[in-house]
Amino acid sequence: MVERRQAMPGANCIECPMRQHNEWRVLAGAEVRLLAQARKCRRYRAGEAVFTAGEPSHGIYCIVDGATAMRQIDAEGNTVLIQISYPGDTLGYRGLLMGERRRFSAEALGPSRICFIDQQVVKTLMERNPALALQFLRRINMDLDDAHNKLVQNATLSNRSKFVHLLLNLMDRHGRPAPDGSQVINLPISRRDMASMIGARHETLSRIIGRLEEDGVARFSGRTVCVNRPHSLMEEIRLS
Amino acid sequence: MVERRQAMPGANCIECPMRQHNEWRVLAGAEVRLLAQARKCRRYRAGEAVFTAGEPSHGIYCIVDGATAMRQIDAEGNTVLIQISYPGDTLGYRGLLMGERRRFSAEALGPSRICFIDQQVVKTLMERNPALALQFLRRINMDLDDAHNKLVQNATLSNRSKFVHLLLNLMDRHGRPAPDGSQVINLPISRRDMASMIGARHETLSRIIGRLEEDGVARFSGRTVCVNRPHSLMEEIRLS
DNA sequence: CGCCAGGTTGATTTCGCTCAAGCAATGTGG
DNA sequence: CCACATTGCTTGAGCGAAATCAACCTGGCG
Repeated sequence: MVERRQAMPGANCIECPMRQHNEWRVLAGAEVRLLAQARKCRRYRAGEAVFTAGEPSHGIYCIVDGATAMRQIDAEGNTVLIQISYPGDTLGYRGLLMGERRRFSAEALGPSRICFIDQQVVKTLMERNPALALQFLRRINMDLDDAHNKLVQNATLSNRSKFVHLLLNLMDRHGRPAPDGSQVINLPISRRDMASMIGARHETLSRIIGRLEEDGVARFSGRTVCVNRPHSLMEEIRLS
Repeated sequence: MVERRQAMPGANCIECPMRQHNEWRVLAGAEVRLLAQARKCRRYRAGEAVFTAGEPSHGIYCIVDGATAMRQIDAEGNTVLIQISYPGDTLGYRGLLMGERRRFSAEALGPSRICFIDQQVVKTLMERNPALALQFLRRINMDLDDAHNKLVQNATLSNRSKFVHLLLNLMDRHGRPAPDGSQVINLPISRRDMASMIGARHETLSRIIGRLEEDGVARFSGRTVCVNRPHSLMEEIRLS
């Protein structure tokens, strides 16, 4: 059997299936080749740090496989999970564009493969192709939208509603439909982290989960959730 | 006496004292002249809308005099005040850069003069001077930082702490030092709006204010606040 | 004058935090 | 293999903070 170079993710950018869905999609052939040869791909163990708050920004990261969490630690040591990123997402573009130090920490949520692209390479690419800068601008803009939406949510919704929102978001990414119409979710993060995402204590989240089970909307067991009637969750949001 | 054109704010951009402090500072002579002749300045009455959520973006605004509030209204009709902008600040650059509809509403907080710059002019300027786009990128980046910081605040601080933070911010802009070392603030917004900014009901804010007065930190009367010991406010934040 | 928006105040209930104990799964060193 | 600590999660009791509902006050303003 002839061995052929497959479009194995992470092998190189040219055949990377994620590239069409992220900022790199505006790059032309030669530019992609430059990117492909400059990028360094490595594996991360679950929980391993990709970068940490305060350190200088040397470049940006591009997730090939797995997932990462961005978190910030405030003065009192509370750690707040800001967002989860998935294959195709780029990380750390903010520090890069502004020449600042890292504002957050990022860590692998499970075994992951993540490429690193040096600052200089990105700068070169952006000079050759101005559309790339615009892509990152668009990206930051979307992040800002997300943040503003969360601000409004925090101001108006109850903890339960916020958690239901979070659960629906996680369902989008991690849910598999079961034959009976329910959804099975494999949670990528701990309950503490979920609690921090909705701005509540973990004990409170535990009780919220208890109430959701009482109401028969979902069953929780470790990191697997079974949402019996996904529709009723959406209902709940609509009228809250 | 010879009448001479003074550097009256709003008369034209070339002599506008704010220009050195906002995104336009990277423009060169000819570019500023283009900006100056293209911009349209008009007065707004207190409470008048500059633009409203959902309408298409035709250009950006630049505050000459006065102040504006950006607010978002969610599904249930709750209105949340996102941020206050001051002379020199630009408004509506997000919709412009992304070609989207307005996500928020903006309104004048008091009698204001605000310039309008058409989409086409901004685009022309950004093509002639790429540094301008970078300025807006920097600006969005700062906004994102603010939003993230607020998110962390919301997750960890009490309503009282959040209000003290807000009060200190307002003091920076609207405070005048009194001879006895206290600060007198002329609040630009209603208590309802302040309540929405910290994610609390207006009754709750009323009570918080009551407690602050009991504690002797400040005296509130209508829209004027007298902060007796500004230092003790900062203390309160540090240890909360 | 009545009306109204913005603000205060009170009574009551709900919600969420704190502190504390207990439990299950996992790892570790002897 | 067991004793032991550790980590993540759950549960309960008590308490304080904040939401809700409602009354009332106040200063414009037609």
